[in-house]
Amino acid sequence: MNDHLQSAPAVEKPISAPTEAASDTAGLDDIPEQMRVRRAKRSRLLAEGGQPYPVNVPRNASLRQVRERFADLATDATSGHIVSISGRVMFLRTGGKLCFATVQEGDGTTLQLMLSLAKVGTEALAEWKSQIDIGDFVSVTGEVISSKRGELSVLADKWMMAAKALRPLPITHKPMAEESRVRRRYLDLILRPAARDIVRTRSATLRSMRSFFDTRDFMEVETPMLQVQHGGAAARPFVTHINAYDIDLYLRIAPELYLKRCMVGGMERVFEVNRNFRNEGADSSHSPEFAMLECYEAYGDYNSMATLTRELVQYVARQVCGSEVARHVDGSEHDLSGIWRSIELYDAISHALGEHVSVATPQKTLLDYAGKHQIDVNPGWGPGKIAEEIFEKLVVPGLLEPTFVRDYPVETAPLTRDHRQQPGLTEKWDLYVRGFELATAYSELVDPVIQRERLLAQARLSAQGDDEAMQLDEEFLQAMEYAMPPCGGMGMGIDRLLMLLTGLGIRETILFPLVRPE
RNA sequence: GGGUCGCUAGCUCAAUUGGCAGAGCAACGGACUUUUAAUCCGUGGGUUCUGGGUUCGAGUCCCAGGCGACCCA
Repeated sequence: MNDHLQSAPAVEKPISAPTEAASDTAGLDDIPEQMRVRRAKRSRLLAEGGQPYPVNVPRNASLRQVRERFADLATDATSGHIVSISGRVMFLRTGGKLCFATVQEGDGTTLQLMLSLAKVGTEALAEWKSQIDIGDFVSVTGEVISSKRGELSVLADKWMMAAKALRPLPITHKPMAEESRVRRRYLDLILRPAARDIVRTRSATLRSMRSFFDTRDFMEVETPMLQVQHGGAAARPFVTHINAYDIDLYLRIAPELYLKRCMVGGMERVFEVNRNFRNEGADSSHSPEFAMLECYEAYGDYNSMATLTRELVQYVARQVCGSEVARHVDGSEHDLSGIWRSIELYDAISHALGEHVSVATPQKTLLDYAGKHQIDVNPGWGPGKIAEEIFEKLVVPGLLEPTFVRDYPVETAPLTRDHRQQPGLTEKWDLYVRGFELATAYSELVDPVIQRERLLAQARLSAQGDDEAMQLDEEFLQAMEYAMPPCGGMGMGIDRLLMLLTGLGIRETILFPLVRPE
C-alpha cells in the first residue's frame, strides 16, 4: 500500500518538472483559443527541454547596429558576417522551405529574419513554424545578407525563443481604439512609432530643462509630496493617512511652501521637477496628477522670471525640436522665438468688455458684465475672482502666441508681493500659449507679517467651506519669520509644455494617464 | 451636473423592419525557397458591457446600472 503511494507520483512526472507546466493545462477551456494555443506552445517547449523564458540569449548586435553597418549591402548579396540579434516578432511570412519574419527592437528599428530549410534543416524549421507566434521575442544567429528583393536580413543558422508571448498582439495595420491605447499603453508603444516618439520627447524635455538650470547654477531639490498641510496653490487635495502617526496627510498640490523654506535656508537658486496632485476634474485637458516645474531665484522678481522662463522654453525647444519653432504632429508650426508679448490683466479685460475695468471696479459691476456675456460666476466670489473668470472666458482662448499676462489682484494671489506701483495688484504673471496657461510667476511675498494676514484670510475662507482655500501653515510662517531674501519664483506645467512642443492632448503626453478601472 | 453617441470574435469593425451573429486581419490544418498587411485551399473561434423587462423570438425595443467618446454648463 505504502509502496504504491510513494511510487505513483514518480511515474506520472519527474520531480524536477516545472509546476507551471501542470497548472497550464488546468482551466484552459475558459480562455480564448489563441491564448490557449500559445500556452500549449510554452508547455511543449518546456516539455521538450527548451526554455520559453531563458535568462540569456545570444545577442552581439542591436538591429540598429546591423542596419547601420550593412546599409550598403547590395541586393541579393551576402556579407560573410555572422551576428546574433534579438527582437520581437512583428510579422511572420511562413513558406514551405523558406520562412521570413520581421523583428523589432526598442527604438522601433526592424530587421528581417530568414530561415531556410537548407541552412537550419528540417527539424529546426518545423520547430520555428510550430513554436513562433507574432509577439514572441526570438534570438537568431546567422549571416547578414540581402534578400532577392533587397531587404537586409539575417539568414539564420540557428534560433531560439527569447520570450514567449502568451497573448496575441493587436493587428498592426489598423489603429487601436483610443481607449485601448491609453489603457494598454505598452501595446501602443509596441505598435505605434508616434507613441514611442512622445516618450522620447518627454525624456528629452526633462533632460534639457535640467541642463538649462544646471548651466545657470540652479540646484535640483526634492521636497515632500506627502504633506501634513497642503498649500502653495488653490486646489482640492487628495487625502491619505499615515498609520504610524495616525493622522491624515495630503498629497501635495504644489511644492511652493517647501521650496521657499529652501530659500530661507540660503539655497539661492533651486528648482524641483515632480508630480502634483489635485483632486479635481479628470478629462482630456486635466489630469489629477501632473508634472510640474518650480524654480526660485533669490534677488529675482517677476520680470527676471519672465526672461528666465522665455529663455527656458526657447532652450528646450531648440534642444527637443531643433528649433525655436515647434513643429506639431499635425504639421503646423508654432513659433516660440523672439521676445514675447506682455499685457496687463485689467487692460485685457477692459479691451474684451469694451468697458474700463480695474482692480477698483466694484463686484456688482463685474457681476453685471459677466451676466451680459453669459459667463457663469458665483455671486459670492470677490471682484478679483470674477474679473479673472471674465478674463479666462473672453480673452484666454485668443491667446495663441506666447503672452505674459501681468498684475493680478491681491485677492487671488495670497503668496505674491504687492505691486511696487499699483495698489491692489500684485506682481504676478501668467504665461498663456495656444489658449492655455503654461506657467505662472511672482515676485514672491517675503514679508512674514503680511503673509500671515493673507493666510489667515485664506483659513477663514476654508472654514467657510471653500475647499480650495489654503490652510494656515504655521511652520511655513515661522520659517518666513527668519527672513527670506527678495525672490522671484516660477511654476510651469510640464505636461502642458509637452503639449506646446508637440501639439498633442494631455492624455497623449502622459504615458499612463489615470483611467477608471474597467 | 445635463445632452448625444458608442460598447459585438484576440484586434478593427458589419449585422436591413425584432427573424439562423458576420467580415478582414490574427489563430488552427494543408500547399508554397524570396516574402514585405504575401498568396491559395480548408477549419475552428461569441456571456453581443451587466442586470431586469416586453415578445413566439432581442445585438436590435423598454428600464436600471457600468465604462468610454464628444458637446454643453
